[in-house]
Amino acid sequence: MPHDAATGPEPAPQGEPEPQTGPAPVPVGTATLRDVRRTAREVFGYESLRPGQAEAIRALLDGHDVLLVLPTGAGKSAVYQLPGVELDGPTLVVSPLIALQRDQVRSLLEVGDEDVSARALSSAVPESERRATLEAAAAGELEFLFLAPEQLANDEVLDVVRAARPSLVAVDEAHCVSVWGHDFRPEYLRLGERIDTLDPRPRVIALTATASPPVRDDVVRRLHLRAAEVIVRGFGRSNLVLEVERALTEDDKDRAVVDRAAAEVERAAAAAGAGEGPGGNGIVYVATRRRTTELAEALADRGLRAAAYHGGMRRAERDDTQHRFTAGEVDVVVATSAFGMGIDKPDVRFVLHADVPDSPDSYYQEVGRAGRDGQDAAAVLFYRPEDLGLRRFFAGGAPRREDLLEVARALAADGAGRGRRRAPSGLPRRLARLRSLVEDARALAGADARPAAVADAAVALAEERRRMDDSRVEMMRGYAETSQCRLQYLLAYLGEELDEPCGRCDTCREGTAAEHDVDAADRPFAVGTGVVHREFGPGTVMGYEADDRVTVLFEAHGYRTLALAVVEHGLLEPQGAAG
DNA sequence: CGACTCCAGAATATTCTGGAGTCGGTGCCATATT
Repeated sequence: MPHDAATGPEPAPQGEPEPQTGPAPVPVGTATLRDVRRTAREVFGYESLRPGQAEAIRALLDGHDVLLVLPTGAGKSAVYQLPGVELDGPTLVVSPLIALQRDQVRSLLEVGDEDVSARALSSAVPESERRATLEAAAAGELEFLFLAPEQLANDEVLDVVRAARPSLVAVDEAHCVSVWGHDFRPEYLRLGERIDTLDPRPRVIALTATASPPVRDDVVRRLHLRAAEVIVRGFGRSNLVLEVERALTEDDKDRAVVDRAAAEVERAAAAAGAGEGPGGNGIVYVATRRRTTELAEALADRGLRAAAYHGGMRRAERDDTQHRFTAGEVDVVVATSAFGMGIDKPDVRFVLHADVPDSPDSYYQEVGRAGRDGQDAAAVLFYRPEDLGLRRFFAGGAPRREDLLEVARALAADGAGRGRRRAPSGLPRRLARLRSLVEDARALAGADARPAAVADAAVALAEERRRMDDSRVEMMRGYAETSQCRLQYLLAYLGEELDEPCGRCDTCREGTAAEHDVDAADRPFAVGTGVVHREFGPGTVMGYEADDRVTVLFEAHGYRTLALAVVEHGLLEPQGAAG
C-alpha cells in the first residue's frame, strides 16, 4: 500500500469534524517536475529523485496538499526544499525543536546558492537577529523561514508571514500534530486554522517518518489539508532484528540490559576491528529521568562509555551528549524519549528499551533510529508487565468537568466578538491546554450549545481519547506478549501488511511465529476493511494475532484485540451489514 | 499503577515492617529574578 488517498479505507478516529478537503486541486504556478529535477541537480547536487520524492512533489505542483510518510534518510527535506526554491514566494517550515531548526537552516546554507536563503525565528534568537529576520521575511528576501508553531500565536510574526505571502508551508515531524497537539503543545492543533488565514492560501506538505493510520488521519484533518494526497513509502525494515526479553524483577531486567548493551558494543567493535562491520553505538531508552543516570552509571561500571540524556538537563549538556553520540565518542546513551528527534546517525547498532514505551507508535519511532545504514541492528525490548503501569498513568489524567466548563464559558464569551481569533482572555495556562478539547466538543455539540452541554461533550471526548491512549498501551503489551512475528505485528499496527513472517525476530527464530502464520484466505475480514461491533461500534480491521484473534481499531474505543469466536456470535460484522 | 521516601512503632537496643504520601515524559514561550 505505497500510495493511498486520504479518502481511502482509513477510519475517521474519534468523533471529530469532517476533514476540510475544500476545493478541487488547482496547479500551482507553472513549475514542472522537469524544472524541479533540474533544480535538484544544479542547485542541490542530487543525481535523481527517489521513490516517494517525485510523487510527492508532483502532487504538490498539481495543487494537492500532501502528507508524506517516508523513512528518515530517504530524503524528506528535499521534498519541501526543491519545490520551495522552484515556486515563487517563500516557504514556511514548521519544525518542532529549535535545535532541529538550526540544523535545517545550516544544511540549506551549505548548499551555497544565493537563491537559497534561510533563517529561523525562535525565543533562542537574539533580538537584533530577530528584527533582521522579520524584516527580510516582510521584504520577500527570505526563501525559507523556520519556526515552531508557537511563533504563529504571536500576532507580529503572523502578520509578517501573511505579508510575505508564502507559496508553500512544510510541516516537518508532522506526527507531532497528533501526538503532541492534543495536550502537550496545543499550538500544533491551531496550525491548520493559522495557515487558512494566509492569502492566497499556500500549498501545505506534512512530512513524517512514522504515522499509524489514525495518526495520518488526524494530521490530515487537523492541518486542514486540501485535496490531500497521502503518500506512504515502506516502513518495512528487514535489517531490524526485533526481540523481547522478559524479566521478573527490575534488578534482573537492568542486569540483562547492561549485559546486552555490553555484548552489543563488543560485537560492533569486534566487527569494525576485523573490517567486517560498520562499528557504531547504541541507545538505551528508559521511562524516567532518574533511571537515565542510574543505568548510565551501571553501564560505566561495566567499562562502557555511557552518558545520560533527558529533558531536564541543561541545554549545553544535552547538546554535548548528542554531539558525542553522533561522533561515536560514547558507546551508549541512556535516555528518556527526549532523545532522538533530529538524530540522523546511520550506524546506530542497537536500541534497547529498558522500560516499555507508551505505544507501538513510539516504539517504532525509537527503534527506527537503528540501522539506517541498512546493516543489521538489534531492537530489544526488556519487558515486565508492571512497567505498563507508568504508561497507563500517563495515558490517564481526565480533565475535571469544572475546568472544562470554565473554558467552555470563556469560549462562549469570546465567540460573541468576531474578527481575528485570539486566545480567550484571562484563561490561566492550566486551562489553556484544554482549549482545543473544548473547541472540538463545541464543534460536536453545535456552536449554539450551552457551556454546560459543551462541557459534557468535552468530558465524553476526553474519555474517548483516554480510551484511545489506553488501547495503545494495550497494543504495546500485545507486542511484548505476542508469539507471532514481531515485525508483522508492528507493521500491521502501522497499516502495512507483511505477507510472510520476517524470519529474523525472536519468535520467528523460536518457531512460534510460523505456527501462527495463518493463510489470509482463512480470515473472516481482509485487513483494512470496515467492521461494526455490537458494543464498540464501527472500526477497521488492523491485523490478526495468532490464529484466533483479530485486532480492530474502533473509532470510539481505540485498538481492541478480539477473539475470532465473537464473529460467529454475530458481535462483529462487516460494515454495512444489517445488525 | 508502582517505585520510592519518610516516619512511626514494634521488636530489641539497631534493624525491620507497614502505612501514608509523593512522584513520574515530551518543549515551546514569556516573565521575573540573579
